[in-house]
Amino acid sequence: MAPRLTDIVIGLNAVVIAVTAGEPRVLTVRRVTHSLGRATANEAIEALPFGPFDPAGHRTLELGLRAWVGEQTDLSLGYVEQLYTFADLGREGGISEGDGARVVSIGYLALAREAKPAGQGEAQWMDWYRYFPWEDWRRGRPPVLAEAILPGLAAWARSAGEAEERRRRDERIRTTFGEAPARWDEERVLERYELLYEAELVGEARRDRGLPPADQLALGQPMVFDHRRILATAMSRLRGKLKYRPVVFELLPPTFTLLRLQQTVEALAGMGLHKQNFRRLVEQGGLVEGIGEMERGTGGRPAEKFRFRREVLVERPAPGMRLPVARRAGPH
Amino acid sequence: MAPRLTDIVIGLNAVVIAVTAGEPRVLTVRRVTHSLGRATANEAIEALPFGPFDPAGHRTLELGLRAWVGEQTDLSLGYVEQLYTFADLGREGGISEGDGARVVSIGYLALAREAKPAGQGEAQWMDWYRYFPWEDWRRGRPPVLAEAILPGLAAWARSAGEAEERRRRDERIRTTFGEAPARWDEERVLERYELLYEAELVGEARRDRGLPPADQLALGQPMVFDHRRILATAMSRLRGKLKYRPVVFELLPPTFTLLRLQQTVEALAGMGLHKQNFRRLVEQGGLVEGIGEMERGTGGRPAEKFRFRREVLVERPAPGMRLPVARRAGPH
DNA sequence: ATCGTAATGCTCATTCCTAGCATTAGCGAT
DNA sequence: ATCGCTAATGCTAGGAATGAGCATTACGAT
Repeated sequence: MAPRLTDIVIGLNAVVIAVTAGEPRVLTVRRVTHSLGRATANEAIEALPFGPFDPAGHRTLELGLRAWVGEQTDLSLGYVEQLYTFADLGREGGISEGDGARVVSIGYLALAREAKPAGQGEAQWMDWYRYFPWEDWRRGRPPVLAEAILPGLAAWARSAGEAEERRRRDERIRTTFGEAPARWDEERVLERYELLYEAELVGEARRDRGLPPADQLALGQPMVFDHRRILATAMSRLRGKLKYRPVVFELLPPTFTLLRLQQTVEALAGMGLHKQNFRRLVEQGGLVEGIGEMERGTGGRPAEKFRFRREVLVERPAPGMRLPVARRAGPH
Repeated sequence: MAPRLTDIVIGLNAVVIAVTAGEPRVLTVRRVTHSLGRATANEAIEALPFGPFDPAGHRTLELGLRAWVGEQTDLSLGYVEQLYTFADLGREGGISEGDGARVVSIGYLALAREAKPAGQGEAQWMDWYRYFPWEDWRRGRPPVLAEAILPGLAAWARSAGEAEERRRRDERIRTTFGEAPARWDEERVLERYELLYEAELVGEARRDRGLPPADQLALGQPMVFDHRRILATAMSRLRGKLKYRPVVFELLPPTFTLLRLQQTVEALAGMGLHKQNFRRLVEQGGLVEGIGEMERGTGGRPAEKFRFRREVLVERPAPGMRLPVARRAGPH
């Protein structure tokens, strides 16, 4: 047996995003898994498309990922970007991967232009807010915050031993969930998920410790392994990137109306935007240019069709969508 | 032999940064390595502190990294952040790691408060512009750009077969190196390095292909493996993060003058900043607060000492240093 | 005292945003 | 045809944030 060559398995996980009908979707597959610590039989849980990196066959990590996704969802990826590499002991999600090999998982974000029914197998597009209901502020503050999350977190903070730790927890809750002096920062998806995990308010937390589910319902739909964490990482990254790189256009057809563009951004950012200001920002910012054509049947006055202006890449250092937030959940 | 458990070695690489005397430093160690494809004997090349991830002993990747750095440099890290995971075949730097195990390298960025002479072994703090001389615009545009880089890149672009490819290369050169309509974007350190690598203008490019060094001198000091690429990633990340997270303060003592703060930012960003505007931004932005004391012996009027205002973390969503660029290399 | 070097104060003209108001145009129903 | 609804587009008053400097103040050294 070779000396330092220990048992490491690298899992490549893809968060494939599309926006259809104004809703952000993530591509999932069903995985049959054994629920440890429970008497139940096998059950299917949602998972991201994933597969092991093959050190012999894959020339780069990204090529390995593309191969797996192609195989599991017959979708060929365009834009792909690496997210993060995790290897935390105890977050593998109650699956021992056979023989105790150490699992290192690398997450990727990929953007797809269309949410076609998605292939052969069990691949399925899911609304990403299914996993993070508290992240959708498009129609105002999600009720689950006041009803379950903040009370749950407050209890967790109170449960801390020393006063100093209680204070730290309180401050962390305020900053990540935008309470009091802090404001909601849509980019902190991962921080929020990690906090909920620590406070054992998401299903994975107890599962990973081998405990039975809590009596109160867990927040959002769980996923296998650490896949929900990876999805949270992807959402954070995408919401941030939106602002300084023209990534939205990877999710849109070559031509689109400004409303379609705005709805796509809103779907991703999880917040409503001021229509006129949004239009001014993208037009004056040189991100898009109108092509003469109009789109009828918009339900109102016909809208001009636009396309992405590639030239902006050379003109501006960080071309992205500023987010002119609409004060309240107001109509567009 | 276990089924899919192939030979993977994960290398943990640390880019440890400090700023001393207004210069950004990176912690390096010397590595004896065999230069493939050359008749020379072993020689010592600069490297980042690194070591393999131990799947049996390390609970998380980050803990593994901290262990290695502690061992090689007796420095204990504070702020640590993961950068990127690479596994490209052919970029391992002419070292076969014994028996053909696949090397996956994970880069980390760490910030240190002081550049003490750095420990026992061969650990040494190096000016990071030693590896990227073209990234330092503090005293104006680095001459190496006009003298070597742009001509070299232009030649590379011309050498492309089809016209279309030549056009693509030209555009890429313009955007990454800030030519013509594009402006220099200090964050694109990695993109610039990758471009130079492709154009074979850095030493690693030919070395990785087993070729002898080119006659014309290579740009910047090379490092082992893909370490210079990892350093470039770190610089990009740090230069970006500076603007939306108060990371500079991880590099400064608890109290400091505004000039010291500005010089630290300038050292990292590689550009001169407008003094009065910089002061206004950090003060009005609530990032710092004066403590009554003064520092004499500044060479001029005494300067007030400031400290980081932690409260800003709860007040603002993305507290960082805007960079009020100074038009020319002008004096502060 | 005089100079040189910094630290600080302030200004002014612009550019950017925020928050709306107002107008224009298809689509359907009456 | 006309009216009412829904969107798309135009525009603007005010306020806030920026970019570029000029001016003043305060040590240390000559």
